[in-house]
Amino acid sequence: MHKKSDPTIHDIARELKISASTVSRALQNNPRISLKTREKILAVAESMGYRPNVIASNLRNKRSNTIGVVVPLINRYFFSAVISGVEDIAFKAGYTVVISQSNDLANKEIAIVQSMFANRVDGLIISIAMQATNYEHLKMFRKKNIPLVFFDRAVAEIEADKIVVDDFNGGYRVTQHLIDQGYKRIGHMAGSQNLQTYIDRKNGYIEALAKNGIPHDESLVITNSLIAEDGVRAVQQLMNLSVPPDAIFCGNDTTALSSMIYLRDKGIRIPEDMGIVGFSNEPFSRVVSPSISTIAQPGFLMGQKAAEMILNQIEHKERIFKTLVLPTELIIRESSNRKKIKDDQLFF
Amino acid sequence: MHKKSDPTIHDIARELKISASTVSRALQNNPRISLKTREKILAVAESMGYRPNVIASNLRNKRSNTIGVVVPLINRYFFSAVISGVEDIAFKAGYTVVISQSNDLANKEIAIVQSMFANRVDGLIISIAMQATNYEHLKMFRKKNIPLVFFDRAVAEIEADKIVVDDFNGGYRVTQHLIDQGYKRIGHMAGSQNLQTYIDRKNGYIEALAKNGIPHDESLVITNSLIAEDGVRAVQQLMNLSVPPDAIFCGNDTTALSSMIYLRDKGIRIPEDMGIVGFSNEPFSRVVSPSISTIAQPGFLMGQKAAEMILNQIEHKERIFKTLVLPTELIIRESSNRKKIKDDQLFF
DNA sequence: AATATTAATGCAATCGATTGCGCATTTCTT
DNA sequence: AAGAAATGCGCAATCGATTGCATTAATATT
Repeated sequence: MHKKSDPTIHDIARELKISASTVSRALQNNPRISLKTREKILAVAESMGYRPNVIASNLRNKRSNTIGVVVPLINRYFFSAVISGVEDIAFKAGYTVVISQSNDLANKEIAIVQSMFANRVDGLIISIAMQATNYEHLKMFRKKNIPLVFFDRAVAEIEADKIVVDDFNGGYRVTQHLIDQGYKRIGHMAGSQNLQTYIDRKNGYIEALAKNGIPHDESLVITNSLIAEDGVRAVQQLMNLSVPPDAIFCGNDTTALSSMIYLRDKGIRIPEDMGIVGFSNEPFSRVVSPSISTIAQPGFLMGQKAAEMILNQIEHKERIFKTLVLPTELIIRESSNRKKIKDDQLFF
Repeated sequence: MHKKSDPTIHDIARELKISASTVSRALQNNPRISLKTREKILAVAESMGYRPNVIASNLRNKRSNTIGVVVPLINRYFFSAVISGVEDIAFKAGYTVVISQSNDLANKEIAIVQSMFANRVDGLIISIAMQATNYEHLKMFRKKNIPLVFFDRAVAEIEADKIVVDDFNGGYRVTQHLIDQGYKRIGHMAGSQNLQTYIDRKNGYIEALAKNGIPHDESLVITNSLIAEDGVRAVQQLMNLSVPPDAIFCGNDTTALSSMIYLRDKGIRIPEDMGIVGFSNEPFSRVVSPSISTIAQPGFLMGQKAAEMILNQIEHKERIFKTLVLPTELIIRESSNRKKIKDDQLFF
């Protein structure tokens, strides 16, 4: 009763009148310790309720067995799916995952990254959240050779593993699909052209038009921040054109939805009068009415791959940086399916 | 260039020909160190690119500055909102948050909790995920007096801070609302009666009926697991009654939605012929058509409160366990609003 | 039996920061 | 001016686990 604190290897050693070194080695199944001794040690450890002190071990080993993950917002489907994937792989490999959100704030991101650095994470998985121009806080990781993996949004000027989705192809296929559905005049709502992601989606759109011999009309492309209100404003602007579009490839599902609601209120039928396609496959896109055609981004898989990449760097000291481009999937739903080609089943 | 590893307080001490103790104290703004010395130390620390080694500090201080959070599934709106709230408060207080998901698996939960224990988390915030009968892994925390906070789903037999929502009141208000809307025969789709949460929702429903002098008809209550398919089966069963209900209080939004889709396909109008209310305010409930009336559970707030409670235990050694019941909010939307009393604005 | 091998274990330093105690120097008191 | 009090700083132990090297015990070799 007088020993209130946790037993350590020294307590076990004292109990058995052996040295702490032996206990430590036995606990690690070091072959230098005889089976007999090891078994005695394990028995005593068990009976004393011994739990290794991970912190002490980490200090000595100069590693934390921890992977840091930084996302703009935990509470958003895509990101929580990625986190879920990272956690899945990391946990199986015996790592702890620490997660933090930048709230899209440059200052918070810096604070988080520094804190993770101070906590000696063994690697960092991050999705850059803002249009910050300064990446010094991330360069620290490169300088110290601490494994770094970017996902979804990478910093071009920093060498590291990167994992992104094939936005170009996504944009291309959305556009081709709309053309296949017989839409003739296809508009595009693009996101910030500071981000490669949105540049690629737009380029995919342009390429598909070109391949089909459709002239590219810049007045049909509107660039904004892709929040719900932007969708409404953009669709209003498009409908005011002398020749409005008969389909819109929206940069994300949020604007697809807000556009749809606006158009519905104006008595425009979807998909008959106007085709709509979003991007990201947010959960709601499947259950709204009409359901929204979209591009699925494999968030969970992306998280798993990011974890695998970082573990590879950590454990095999891999020093060749790769960029992994994950395929996207076109999901055809009601909002663009006026030929009723195929239906995404709702399993209700 | 020859000193490859990070500088420590000893390196700073050597540089200034003073002791490491002084450096350590200066870095903590200990008043025993003169301003002049401190400034010199800070300057050198800065120039050497010194970063405190949190692990060493944690070892010495016998704490990790870390809070563990265990949820059934990260990738689900309510839980990610809670995590977001925890992270918000914890980060501001200088704590690191480590998150893990049990995937609703008893064994994984045990493994996670033990791992967090070994990692010496300063406190654990957890939502029990399964019908496990064994809570030994959590009792460890109590035995060692490590702060523990349950949220959403608590273990009755373990003394700890708990934070839940007022499910009874939620159920009551949903039912009262349906009555106010003129619905006469109100059914209820209940979740597993092993969980207090669902017991309370059902009791709220029963109480409201009683208060309004409406007899409680057991055939109108169906208990299931509240997944989408259950919603369809339950609504089929209810519609087959000799006198079917004209409104259903569904145990969650998922079943509310699947019921609605089924009813729509059968040509039943909502809310005119049938009123539907869900529970939880999942993001989709606002954007489906008709939008779903529901009860909002303050996930983010719950996370914040949970973090505050655990910080209070950690920092003030608070030893009186509280149970905090958060209020819920009834959100009236289209699916139950046949009197058009008020509309939940969609800010599109 | 004496020496060479091999196996099993212990010693002591180390990881980096923290802190009780004590010494030395400066400032205050009267 | 001489002792008292305050100020500033350093010594060395500590947190618990790990590991290179040394040492002892056991077994093999000739």
